[in-house]
Amino acid sequence: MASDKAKPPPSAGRAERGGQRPTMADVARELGVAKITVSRALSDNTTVKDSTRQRIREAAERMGYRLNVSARNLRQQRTRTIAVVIEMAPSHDRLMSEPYPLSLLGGIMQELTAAGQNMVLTTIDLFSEHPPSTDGVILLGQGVHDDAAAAIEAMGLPYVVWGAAHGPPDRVVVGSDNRAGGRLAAGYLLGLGRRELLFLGETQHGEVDDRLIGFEAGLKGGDAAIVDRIACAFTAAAGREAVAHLLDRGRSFDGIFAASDAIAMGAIEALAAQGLAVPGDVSVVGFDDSPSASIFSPKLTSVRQDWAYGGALLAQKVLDLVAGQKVESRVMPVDLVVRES
Amino acid sequence: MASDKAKPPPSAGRAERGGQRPTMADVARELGVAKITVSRALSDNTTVKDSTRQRIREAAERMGYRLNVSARNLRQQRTRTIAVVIEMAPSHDRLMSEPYPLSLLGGIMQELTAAGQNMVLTTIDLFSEHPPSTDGVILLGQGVHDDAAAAIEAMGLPYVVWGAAHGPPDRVVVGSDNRAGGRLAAGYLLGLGRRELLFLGETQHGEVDDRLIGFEAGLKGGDAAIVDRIACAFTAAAGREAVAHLLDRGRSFDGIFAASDAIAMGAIEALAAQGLAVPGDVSVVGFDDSPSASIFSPKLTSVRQDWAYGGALLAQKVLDLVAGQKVESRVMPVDLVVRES
DNA sequence: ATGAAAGCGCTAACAT
DNA sequence: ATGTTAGCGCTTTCAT
Repeated sequence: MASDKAKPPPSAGRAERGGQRPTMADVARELGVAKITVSRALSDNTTVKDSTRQRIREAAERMGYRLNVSARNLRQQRTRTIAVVIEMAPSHDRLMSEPYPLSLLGGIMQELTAAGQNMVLTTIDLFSEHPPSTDGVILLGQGVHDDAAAAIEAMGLPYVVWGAAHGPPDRVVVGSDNRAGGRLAAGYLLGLGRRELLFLGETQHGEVDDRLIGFEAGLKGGDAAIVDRIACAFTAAAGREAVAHLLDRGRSFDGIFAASDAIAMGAIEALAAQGLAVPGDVSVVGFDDSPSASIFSPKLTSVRQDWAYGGALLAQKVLDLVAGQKVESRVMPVDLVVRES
Repeated sequence: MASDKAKPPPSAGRAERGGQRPTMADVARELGVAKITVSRALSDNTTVKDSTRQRIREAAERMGYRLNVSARNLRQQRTRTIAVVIEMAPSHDRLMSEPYPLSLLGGIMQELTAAGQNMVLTTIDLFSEHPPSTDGVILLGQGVHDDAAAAIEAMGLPYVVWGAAHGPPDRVVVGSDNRAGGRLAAGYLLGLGRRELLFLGETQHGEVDDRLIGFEAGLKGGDAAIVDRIACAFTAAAGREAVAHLLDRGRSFDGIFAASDAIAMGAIEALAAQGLAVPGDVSVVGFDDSPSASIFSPKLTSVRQDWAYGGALLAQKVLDLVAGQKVESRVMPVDLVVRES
């Protein structure tokens, strides 16, 4: 016999136990059935007589019954929830816009939703301090020096990472072929006859490092050289500042490979401010093919990666891990979108 | 890399009960204390002797103990989690980009994080079918004809809505002053001497309807008129199509008020395709002051709303509701950002 | 400062 | 087709 310790309700069928929400036990008592029957009736998946299911449904509705998800999660030892951990800057408007675009999140969400999984969006700090109840984790970016990945690893949950495969070999990583992207950028600038090249990006990020490595590899054997590598955040402001600073110091270059479109746009603005034209005087290649790349003037030439598909892969893989299956890392192809810059 | 717990050897003290994760009971047994003492030690908030706390911490760490959040949630009858329900189109790349920008989500997240609350991001369908365990709901957009709000209401959780205050008076709504935005657009176009105006937007959305109402009110008494109102989704493609269609039919107008910047950009592209210049032949006002508004060429004149602050308000209010406090709706001011269009 | 008992609301496992 | 029992892992309440 379960709970019979609550005071009898004042009156209304809805307010069973002193204003609390009714539980399955309340619904069961109301109808004189066992609460397991209520459970079965409300979750379809077992044999309950149709008329019984009908009565129970109706009573639950009338009494305002709602499933207690926490109780179910505890009992079933799973939550149908995946955490997506993002890096979030303190400032409001920088959330996720750099470096990981929305479409990555969109791909994840699409896939999780299709699998009936919920998604809790969180930061590393919050995740560590107030862990939500989740079955697995998708980490977007392993952070500078892998610190984020290490923090997640310590939680002991199945997880996958978006980024570069620079960590332990058994870690599941999904990411674009950033080296190939760098090579594409190099080939493009070489083909235009550019000779003095600039690289803009923070190579402490594994992905950016790979882009530079590929860029250097793609230049090998040609007669062009990288005249400068500037560590630079993923923002237009950082790109603008970096290029303005170089121009002030009299540095000359005729080609730029930027680690993001935002950086590229900032760079172009700084060039324009000094009377330098793109692509007349300098050619610029960005990365990501973000929506603004085709809106900007000049339209940006950029290395495109398939964010949405990447997100879908991340979701699939983490769910496979949760299900106890073996899962492998995956490098996705990129391509070059040639526009005006 | 967290030193010793990545690959737990089967034999190590970690695997208490047949490979399962250890529970508080396991840790307690290991030390010969009561599990409640473990609970207290790990959550600081009660009087536990420092040396005891030390021992327990150490043993928990060594055994790889992790709190079972579902169990805690069930016992405490709260989840420290708020659901954010968005409208998501089936297509990958449309997630949240329209009509609600990321900064709204950013503001929500900022505020929830500061309050130690997790955020589960979901769609109405998923939320209804697989309800996550949450204490409250933030609904972004009440949907056409209030259907989304109705669905959430039925869940019986505290909730707040971003949008227009067109529903029941006791519903808590946070939103921009869309009518004021419409009036600003009207005043701007009137001031430029525009006389034949076009409105682009789907007025089944309460917010868009308010924009049109304000627009009409702002034109009252002037000698300009709205020559057409076109229902139009929140996308550039829809704006382009709408305007192209009108031009094909020989419609003439010299001013456009679009319900979003994306629509405005599409409209301008359609105008340009027919040799019409902005702002030479037609003036255009957008809505949202989205990031691309200042990147687009011509730079878009647009009605700005403070998304981030709106998000923060939504979060505060839903948390207040969860805490049982009385909460009121809020209309936020907008302003006009005059640029080139 | 620590412990024993109880129970949050649900469902798996085993009857009937 | 329905019921009984047990227990998920934790924290509240009331002792000691």
